[in-house]
Amino acid sequence: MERYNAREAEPKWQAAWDAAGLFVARRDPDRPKYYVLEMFPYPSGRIHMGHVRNYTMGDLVARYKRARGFSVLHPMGWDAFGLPAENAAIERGVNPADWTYANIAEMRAQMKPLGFSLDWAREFATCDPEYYGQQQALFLDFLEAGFVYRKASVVNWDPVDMTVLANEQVIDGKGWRSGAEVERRELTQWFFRISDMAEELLGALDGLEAWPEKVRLMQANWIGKSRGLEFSFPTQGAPEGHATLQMYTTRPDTFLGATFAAISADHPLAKALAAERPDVAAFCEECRRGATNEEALEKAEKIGLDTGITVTNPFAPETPLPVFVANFVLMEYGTGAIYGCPAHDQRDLDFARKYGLAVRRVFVPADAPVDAADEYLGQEEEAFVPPKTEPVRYVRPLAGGARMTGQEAIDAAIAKAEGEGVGQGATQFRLRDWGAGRQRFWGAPIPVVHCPECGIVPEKRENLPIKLPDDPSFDRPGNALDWHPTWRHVACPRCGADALRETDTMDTFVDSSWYFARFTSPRAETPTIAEDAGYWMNVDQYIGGIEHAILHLLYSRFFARAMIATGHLPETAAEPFDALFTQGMVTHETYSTRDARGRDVWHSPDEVRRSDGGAALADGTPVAIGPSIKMSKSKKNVVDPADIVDQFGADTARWFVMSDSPPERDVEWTAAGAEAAWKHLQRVWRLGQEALAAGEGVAEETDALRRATHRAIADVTEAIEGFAFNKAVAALYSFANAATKSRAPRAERLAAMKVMAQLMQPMTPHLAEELWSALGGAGFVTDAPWPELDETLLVADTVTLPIQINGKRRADISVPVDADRAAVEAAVLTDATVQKWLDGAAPRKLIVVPGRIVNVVL
RNA sequence: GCGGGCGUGAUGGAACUGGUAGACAUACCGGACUUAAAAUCCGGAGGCUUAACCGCCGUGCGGGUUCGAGUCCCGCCGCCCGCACCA
Repeated sequence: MERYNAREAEPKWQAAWDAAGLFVARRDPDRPKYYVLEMFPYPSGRIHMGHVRNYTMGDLVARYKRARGFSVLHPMGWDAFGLPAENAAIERGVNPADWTYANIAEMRAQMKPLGFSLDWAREFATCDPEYYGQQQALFLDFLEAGFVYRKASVVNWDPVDMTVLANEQVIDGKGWRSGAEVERRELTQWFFRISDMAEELLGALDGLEAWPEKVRLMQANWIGKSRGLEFSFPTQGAPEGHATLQMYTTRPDTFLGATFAAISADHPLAKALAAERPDVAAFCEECRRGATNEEALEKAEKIGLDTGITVTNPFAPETPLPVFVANFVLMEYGTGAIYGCPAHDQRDLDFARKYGLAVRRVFVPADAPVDAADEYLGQEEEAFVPPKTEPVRYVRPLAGGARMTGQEAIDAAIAKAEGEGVGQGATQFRLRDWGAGRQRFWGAPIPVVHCPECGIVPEKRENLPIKLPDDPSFDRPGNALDWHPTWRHVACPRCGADALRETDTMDTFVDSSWYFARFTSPRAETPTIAEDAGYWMNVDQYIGGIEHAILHLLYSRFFARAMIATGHLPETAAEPFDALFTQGMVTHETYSTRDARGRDVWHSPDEVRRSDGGAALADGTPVAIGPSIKMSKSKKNVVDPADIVDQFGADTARWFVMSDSPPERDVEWTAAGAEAAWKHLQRVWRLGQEALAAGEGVAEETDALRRATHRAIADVTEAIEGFAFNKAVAALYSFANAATKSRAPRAERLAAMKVMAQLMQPMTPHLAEELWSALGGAGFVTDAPWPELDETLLVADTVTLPIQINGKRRADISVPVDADRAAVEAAVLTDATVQKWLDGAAPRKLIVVPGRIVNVVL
């Protein structure tokens, strides 16, 4: 019997599908449409197993939906702008465009042999001028509609390389290339007004029922709506223009526990003080050292400088509060000024103890002894942060009674502050505006011109795309667009005077915030075409990594709304992704040895021979086996999909990444697992051959094989619909086991194997096609409708009920499926094991859950 | 630090809405076939105890709710992801 030869079959079927145009997406008014999209890749140069897993899932869905009669759009493109290309340019002197397009060609060549049912005619890269030119048009529309503006904001600045650093490029507060201490520096930048949409973006999350709950929760927390009090306290000793200090708090019920105030180093008052006082200036400088990311700020030691200024709390005027400049207050949130309530906030408590400030209690736990209500907290005690929903005992309420929930106390405090004209209830969002510009070469140029006469002038539409120059030079630090001899020098589009082009390029998140819309009409002369966007949008199923749960998805939701407002998308596309699935990573064991200095040296899986108890290099050196973690170059625990395709074929890789682990969880790649997948595919092929060679067979086995077939149809269908591809694989294993045992007549076995080909088609399309054709199936199995389920073949006559005695399973009985409660009870009571346990007594209770379980309580 | 998630045999995992824990697979053990090996086919198996049945224990740890908890509640522990200029 001939083996299944993937190396021959796979390219053959790929060519045949291509020639038949099976995957070309067409608007078809007679069929429901289905748009399945996987997050498009960054063209790093090689595809990895994570890509294979992601695109196999999408392909499985696309193929299944086609079989179900949908007109399917399943496109692919490249998220092609970004830092790595620029780094390659700096390190190796290559042109970012050449580097990127070479990578794309390489990755496309690795992707095609996997047999994904993609409409390659729609392919584009975000660095194609045809794409980013349309993005520039969108930018101009957004500018006109007021979605874009400029303001000053803080960046990580490398003083040696004279460049802005990404957070990723800041290692322990130092620039990754220069090693210089990073500064925070203020630049005027482009922003998208996403915070204006905070309420809408938050509220609409409720409608996203086919999104993972955790993603919705993460987005909601990111948007961070809070209700609080905005108020101002009069100051003493502050410079002119700062007679009051504006503050915001989410816990106004702790007003009377305030013992200090703190402002950000970027606060106008801090800046005014710094101008006069060297100590304040020096301290503000110190606060600006280190990275800008929230994690570093939160983890950094809390430091402050007493300015000598005080503010008066109108509800406790007898003790003015000292005002500190502090490194943990963010200018971006609230008003950049807070008051500290050390008794009820651990961070404030640490700060108060460090600087010898009073710690005044406002409330105690509801069940605390009365003497715990001392005014001051003991040195050993931790801050008491109560839940908002449970009542606590207020020993120093601003308003309201002694026993309130936090929320009641907050509401009472806001009412009182408003009544006395001290402050105003206010809603705040944590969400900040989206910094849209980057001081980098390899991105879409922002299409505006700075004119000395007219100021900021949008480019003329007919000049789009504003292309990047193809001769950049990276021999000096900073943005290559700034140093280009001619590129930025243009005439003002409005007055014609000598003017300068904007050299900031767009954040790469902009590129990925609308590519899904562009796929509906990728060659159009406008960003979208109403007919196409109207037909294909929304994305019915979006699949990608959890790491994009917040930013990419939130920005895309914003963009969709802005595109509706500027006429580029239909009203119905405000939420562009109907369903979202976040898949887990592909992991692998790590292998390491130690060098002479005791440092780890990592080894790739193909350098290592794995045996029962351990692993060793080819020369016999033993290798330490580390935990299975995400495949990464630095740990060398990478398996190249191309090698797997060479060795076993695409179907083996596809089958393996769909098996075992649930799609949302990590899957561990193992050589043994890959081999097992390959063996199973061979077995399925063999089953087909055996069915073809089968003789008359045993007629009595017909029913059992039919039942197994329809059980498989039911289970695989349900598993695919529920995104439980590992269970679909398990159901197909079971079906193969049943088919192996079956001695049914030839015609029955052939029919069963045809269903096998249909059910396997979404996962292993090449094998399925080869099998289908060998069995004499008509046309392509890829083009065949999904098998029909006969539900009558799923029902059994009898059911086995487990019997528990006091909640522990002791026996089981077999009863007819339609047995009523009395019949079940009678059967239970006559069961030998039950009688043994009852020992002549009657049960205290008999719980019968029809069709599921019986519990006898003694 | 803040936000989110996960934890089940040797291993990946299954278990519908609180109802037989361990489906399916890997690795392992035994058998058939073979001069032999590979491949293939058949069978076994959570742990302890036992000749076998029986029994006891068992879903990260400690409590709780329930006739019944992997699943629900409270408190811990460990690991992973995100934190706004990586994509």
